[in-house]
Amino acid sequence: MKKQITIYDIAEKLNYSTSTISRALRDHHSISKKTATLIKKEAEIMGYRPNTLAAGLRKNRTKTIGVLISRINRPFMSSLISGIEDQAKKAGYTVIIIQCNDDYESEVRNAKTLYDMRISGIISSLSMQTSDYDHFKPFLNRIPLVFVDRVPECLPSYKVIIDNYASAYKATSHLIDQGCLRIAHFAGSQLRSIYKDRRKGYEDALKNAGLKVDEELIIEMKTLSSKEGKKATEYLMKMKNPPDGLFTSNDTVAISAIQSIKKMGLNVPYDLAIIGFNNDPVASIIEPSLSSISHPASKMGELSAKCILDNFDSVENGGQLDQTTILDTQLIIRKSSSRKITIQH
Amino acid sequence: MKKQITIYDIAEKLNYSTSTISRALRDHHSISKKTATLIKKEAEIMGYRPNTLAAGLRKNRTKTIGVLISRINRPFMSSLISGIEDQAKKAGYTVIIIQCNDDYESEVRNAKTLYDMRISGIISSLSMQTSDYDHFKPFLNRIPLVFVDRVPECLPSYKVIIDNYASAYKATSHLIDQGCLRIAHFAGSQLRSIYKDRRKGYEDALKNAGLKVDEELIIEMKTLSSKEGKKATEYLMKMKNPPDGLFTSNDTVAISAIQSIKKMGLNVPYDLAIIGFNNDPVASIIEPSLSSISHPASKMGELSAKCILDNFDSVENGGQLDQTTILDTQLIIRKSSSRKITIQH
DNA sequence: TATATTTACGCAATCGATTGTGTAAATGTT
DNA sequence: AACATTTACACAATCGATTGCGTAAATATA
Repeated sequence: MKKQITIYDIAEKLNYSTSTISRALRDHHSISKKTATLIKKEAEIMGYRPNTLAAGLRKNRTKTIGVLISRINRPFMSSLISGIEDQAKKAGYTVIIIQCNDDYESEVRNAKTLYDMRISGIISSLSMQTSDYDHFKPFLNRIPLVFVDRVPECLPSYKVIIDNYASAYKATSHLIDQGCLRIAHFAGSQLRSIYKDRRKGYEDALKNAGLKVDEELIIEMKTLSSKEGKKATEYLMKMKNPPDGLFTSNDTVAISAIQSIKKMGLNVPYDLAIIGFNNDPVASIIEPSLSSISHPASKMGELSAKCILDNFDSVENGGQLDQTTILDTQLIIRKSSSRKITIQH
Repeated sequence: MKKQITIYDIAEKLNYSTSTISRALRDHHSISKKTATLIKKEAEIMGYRPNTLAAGLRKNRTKTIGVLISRINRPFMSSLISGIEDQAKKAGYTVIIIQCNDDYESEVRNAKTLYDMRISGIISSLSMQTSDYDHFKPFLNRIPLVFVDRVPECLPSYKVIIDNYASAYKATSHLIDQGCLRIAHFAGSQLRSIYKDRRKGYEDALKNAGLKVDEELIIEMKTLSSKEGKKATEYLMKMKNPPDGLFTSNDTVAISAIQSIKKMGLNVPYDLAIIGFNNDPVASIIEPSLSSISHPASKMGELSAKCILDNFDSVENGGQLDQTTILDTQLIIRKSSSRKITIQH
């Protein structure tokens, strides 16, 4: 293995001390321009590359932001990450992504890994079933901790979410507008406030419209996967008194609902009007196209990263982050819920 | 900021030397079971967490695998990463994902970042336009370097690819079987062998079937995005003598082709039979469902990771990795290319 | 001219874990 | 019983970069 060039090698070659080399490379004011230029040039020639481990160890910060999420293969997560990366890059920070496949044990393990790596800040979106937040405690009062979308209910930290309640209310009201009288709901784990809020918004919209909430029409799902969506749709439509509308907590299950309905020889939106959540790209590809709620995912990522970047010092000095930013969403109406009028797409 | 517990703290508390603590924590044989248990218990109680920076600096290996790819938001990439993570986790390695958005400059920058972090191995899939591989040279003879899918043509490294030529040949032959006589092709950057091979397979399939290769029907795209797909499809179908078949280098452009054709009031597969590449989940959602070529993406990830894990020592001792593993693909026939018979899905 | 300030750089400790070498006691072998 | 081996642990150097403090010269200020 080839030897790695260190500042010691440069120091020896140029007859300077390592402190001068170190300072020259990061433009410390006490090094003259001339010397700095000379040193940088030589470093380049010798193929010097800083050892971030050594620097991190000494400085106790790594210029690294850890992102701990359930899965990267969701359009929402991809956009979120893009937003984070944009901001991080500007500040010279590296983003490390670790997914835990919506598994609590994995989340705990990965949180430890990130801690052990001495990341400078952490952004997380909780797994479906996480109900204990001890694994995040070591970060408190040490580095900025931000939660996005799937946030805990009590841990003192910065939180970026969308207005789930209002979104669900909007979506459900839209279905009511379209003439739906028995509206079903595919809910997510009620451990996660986003899904609880969506359910609440749905229920309140029904109540305020004078419709009654039928528990039979609310199906709570573990993972909100296609499989679950298919099963639930078939179950619903085989009821004596099947629903005529459906509001789902994500697009994945909404898509599988559309496919199931079609396979059953029924019509969307006339037999079942459907609206999803997230506005995944596939929403405009399926037929009929899927109405949905769109997130400002990338913006959420940007805000999260900005918060991290702005609060290193504050947290280090004992400051507590405890604030929630709530962003608006948009109701995207497509064919799957349009009984009355024909709209865009 | 709370103080971090180090092995020094444990050593002091238990009246052992740091070497004993260090060895006890990693079950070194020269520490008695009794002492080791005692130390581990105390470490747990004190909330000790190893500092990977310090260990990495000293040992010059970080138990970290870097993944440098264009984008994570592609189904293929997600599966690839899952495969990598599965293997890495088993070996106690952490996976760091960095995306460069198909941008060469970004790829260079991120390669440096990974190098500076002293990762133990690197898995990469090249950006579209990368034509110079100098940024990978620092890894040669230092840590295992593996390329997947979009691999360079000459850099000595381990490579995991699919048989692109055969896949394209299969896909094109299938279109010919379906009665297509003028088959178009959406090609990717010819800098990438995967796209070059796909084009070659397409051309040879035509030739061997006695059809002539019409350069006008081959459209090379920069990013293989929906936008490009739409534009190209419209261009093709407005020709005096439009094609009746289309083989695309990815599913994204195939999907946009289907959408464009439909919007033009034409029929898939009868006016244009289409087959894509990658077998993205959306292929079975769009209507008509999209025929495609399926990759063993997850398996490719596993193989890549295994290669990394198996070759740390070999590379460190000057060994060169220079081997290519070629995996088979599957032709998935759906409606977008089925003129004669009705098939699955 | 005497003093203050700035410029330019070196010395040496430090971050936390690892590990080769050394030592003393305990145990095993013949 | 004499020697070899194993067990159990400590000492101190090491990985590479950073940084507080110190010093000497150059420049500015009074």
